[in-house]
Amino acid sequence: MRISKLFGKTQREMPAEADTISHQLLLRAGMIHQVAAGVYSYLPLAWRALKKIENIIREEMDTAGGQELMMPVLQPLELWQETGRDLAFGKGLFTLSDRRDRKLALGPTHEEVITQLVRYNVQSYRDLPLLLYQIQTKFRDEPRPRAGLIRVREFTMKDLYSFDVDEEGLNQSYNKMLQAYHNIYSRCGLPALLVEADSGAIGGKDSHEFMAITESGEDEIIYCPDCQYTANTDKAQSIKYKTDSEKPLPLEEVATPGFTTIEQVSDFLKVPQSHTLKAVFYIADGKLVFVVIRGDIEVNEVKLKNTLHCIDLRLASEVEVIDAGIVAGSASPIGISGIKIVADDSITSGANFIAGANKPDTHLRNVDYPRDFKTDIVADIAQAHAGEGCPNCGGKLSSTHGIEVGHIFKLGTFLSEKLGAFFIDPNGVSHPIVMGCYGIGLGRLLAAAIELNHDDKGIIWPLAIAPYHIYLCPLYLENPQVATTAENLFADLKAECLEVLFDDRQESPGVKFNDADLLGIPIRVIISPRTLEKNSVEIKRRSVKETELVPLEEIVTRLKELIRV
RNA sequence: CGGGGUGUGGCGCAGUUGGUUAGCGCGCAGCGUUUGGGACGCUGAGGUCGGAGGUUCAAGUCCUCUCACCCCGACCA
Repeated sequence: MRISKLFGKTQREMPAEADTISHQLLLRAGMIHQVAAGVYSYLPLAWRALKKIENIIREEMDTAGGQELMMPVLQPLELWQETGRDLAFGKGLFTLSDRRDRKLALGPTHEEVITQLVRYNVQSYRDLPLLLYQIQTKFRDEPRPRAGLIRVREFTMKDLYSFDVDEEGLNQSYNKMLQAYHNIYSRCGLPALLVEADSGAIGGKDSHEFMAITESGEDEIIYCPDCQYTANTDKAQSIKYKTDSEKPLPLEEVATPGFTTIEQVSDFLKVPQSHTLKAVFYIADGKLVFVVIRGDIEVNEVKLKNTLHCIDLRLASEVEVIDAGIVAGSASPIGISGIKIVADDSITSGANFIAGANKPDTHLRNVDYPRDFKTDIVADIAQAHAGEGCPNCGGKLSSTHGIEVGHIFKLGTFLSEKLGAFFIDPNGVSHPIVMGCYGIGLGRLLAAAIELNHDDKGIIWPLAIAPYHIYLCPLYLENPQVATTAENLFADLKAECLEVLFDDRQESPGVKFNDADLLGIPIRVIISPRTLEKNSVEIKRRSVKETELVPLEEIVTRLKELIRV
């Protein structure tokens, strides 16, 4: 490709809209263009890179035994209502009506459609296992699209769905995908960390995410440097600091005039926060929930949501709390009735806590669970933090950030049961098909690759996903010898089927070098009067500082070597 | 949805207490001089100042409404 003909221009100045590195570089390199919030056009260079990623993914899916198919974006909303996931996705689901006023959804994912498809094509255990996948545009009306290609509303996603006869089969499929995913990231030049994850609106049991580790990532990851434990903070557990075991004392009231927060009360009573009980109020699917947790620990809303099995969860407003007859600031689980009480398991150890008294300006001393109050549910609903104990080995947890570049789920049978996808086992008994699903966002993977592979000059494409391999860069093109050599070399390289971007512009060396760095093509080939004096050209790899001078007659061989590795 | 911010040629920005023909840099087109890390000169094209309404002799500038985009949070994966 000749740069003079290439659609897309580089920009010298930093785009004002972008403050994530991959977003800035993609815009400056003229590779993407924003159409609306979270909606982008891919220009030829970005599209080539995306297709490379797509092909790597396709090869790995095929190798793992996947069969590619294609399903529609446009899906009847009814299908989503059948599984109840229209509610789980909520406003994230793009919906529309056709001319007959039938409700449709733009698919945010395709479990419903494929389960229905499989239902019509699978009757027997002999038809299983199945690994089916598609690479498709999906739509999610994200509350807040951001960071360029990292969080968008329309995106290309590879989704593979596995169908097995039992858990054992699911585990095998899952492991095949784990391996395939590792291969994909490694081939894309993108180190990705496997972390335990929450399954969110997709639902299901076990779930793992693949994270590209970078401080600019929007997910927080808790990990243990001493063992393999790694989890998204949504899911992460930790060993909670244990309070000393004390002999329970009798309850007594204590005046706390004007003190309502845990911090104020613990300061005033000179008691550590870990000796207090905090009350937090949520509205879960419209109903007030009373959450009790130790004062020094925060509620993890994802865990709470999973514990409650609810779809919608938010903090209750002060008005809602007061309307329920609760004394805000001195709320107590003691003597409360008619409200669901959920406790973090942190309250089950220790004794003699400070808690609210359900009377203004008053708290209670020496509260003891379960002596003084009852709960409906006790579970781990605490936010884990770096510095706390690893649940696996007791080591000290650390944290970092990452971009979620893949997510895999053991779905189980809830979708197949709801949509009637059953099979007959060898004994003639009917069972729901056991499912899994495995997704990768291609555009996000591309952006993450840039986040992890760049310098202050521009992108440094990993060879496998670079839009082109070679940046052929003649200097002083008005010099006939340079021009002829460059044209001949371009023709030779094309004849060898090498992927070459030919900077045939009559620009100054500075402009060409800077564009070459910005575009990040892995191998730069310079032809100039200076190199031609030695009957050579200069090769410089984008990822290293050194250059090498290569005689003209060896250049093709040398480039092929560099591209093979 | 809550908070903050920005909308002025393709891009980045300036535009005072309202005052004539809306500027600058980059980029773009033409000509000439240059040339190993974003060269220089000359000439030129390119603008509904996000939109609507209002105040005023006069609005990019003031008022009201509205739209879009960005950031933080909520939410979502």
